[in-house]
Amino acid sequence: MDSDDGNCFQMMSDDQEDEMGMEELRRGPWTVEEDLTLINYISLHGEGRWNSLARSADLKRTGKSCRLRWLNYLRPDVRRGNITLEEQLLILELHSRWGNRWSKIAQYLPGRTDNEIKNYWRTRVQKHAKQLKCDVNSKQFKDAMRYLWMPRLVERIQAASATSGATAAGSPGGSTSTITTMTGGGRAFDNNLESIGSFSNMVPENLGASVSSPISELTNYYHFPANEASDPADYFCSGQMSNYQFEQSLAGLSEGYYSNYGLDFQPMDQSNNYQYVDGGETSDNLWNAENIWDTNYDI
DNA sequence: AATCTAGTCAACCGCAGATCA
DNA sequence: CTGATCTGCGGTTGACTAGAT
Repeated sequence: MDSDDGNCFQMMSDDQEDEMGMEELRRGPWTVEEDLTLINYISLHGEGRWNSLARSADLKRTGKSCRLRWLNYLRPDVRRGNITLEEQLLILELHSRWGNRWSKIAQYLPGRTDNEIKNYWRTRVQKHAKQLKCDVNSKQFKDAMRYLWMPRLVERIQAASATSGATAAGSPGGSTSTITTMTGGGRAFDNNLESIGSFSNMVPENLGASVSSPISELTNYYHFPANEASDPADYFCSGQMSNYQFEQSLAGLSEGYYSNYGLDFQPMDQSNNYQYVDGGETSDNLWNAENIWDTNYDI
């Protein structure tokens, strides 16, 4: 970091002045020296009590700033690198359930911080809502996410799993696409998922005892029939599925899987059931977004 | 080569709830 | 009980970078 120290000393907000007094505090990017100071102090004294920690460690930072730096960057179990397909799927799933509860969502993605997930959502997901000209919180967008993007993600996860199937034997859930991306201090994603109690509690009995992870169950659920069009958009649009079948499919999604998992997804209402297949303006906007189905498309 | 634009992400801000004195 | 302080959360900002023009 070559940040100008002069620029890093700024007036604090009332909140910060209350916390730290009127002495000058550093802001902006952390230097290597500051990082080392914080790491060393925490290794000796542990984390918590951030304001007194900042003072005791002689860091001219607010307690908040120290906490944030530690939790989002310096913590040894922070995992860096691209969000994997499985993680993307889990984020979409959990966000549909909990909304912008980033810290809660982050609890289910070991090594990922709420900040990272929030950034992912804002930069990737909201971008595509914008492209589709719909609000990210609209039912239209949520349905597109749930019935189009998530199945697509599952396909890609399964494809990745198939290409490395030999080495995947015995891997929980058969999801192996994370393996190559999880280096450094990263822990095995699937194994972590297995340790998540609340998720295992959600696993319905009728899915059998072989269930190993929520991801594998998600992928199993979203899997489209092999003899149908490989692309879920094609599947719905190709005419191979009648409006009635489509309606039943969506009803099945709402009443089957999600109710089994104790999730509170609402079934689509009658008027919306057909919006993706009736050739209307809305469906054009959604289906014609070709890049969404590009194999390299990463939401 | 210079400039513009969009994407990414670390860091800050304000607020609310929890905890402490 | 009450006010002060601390902690954690979600929203937002701005620096930096890569790609496009």
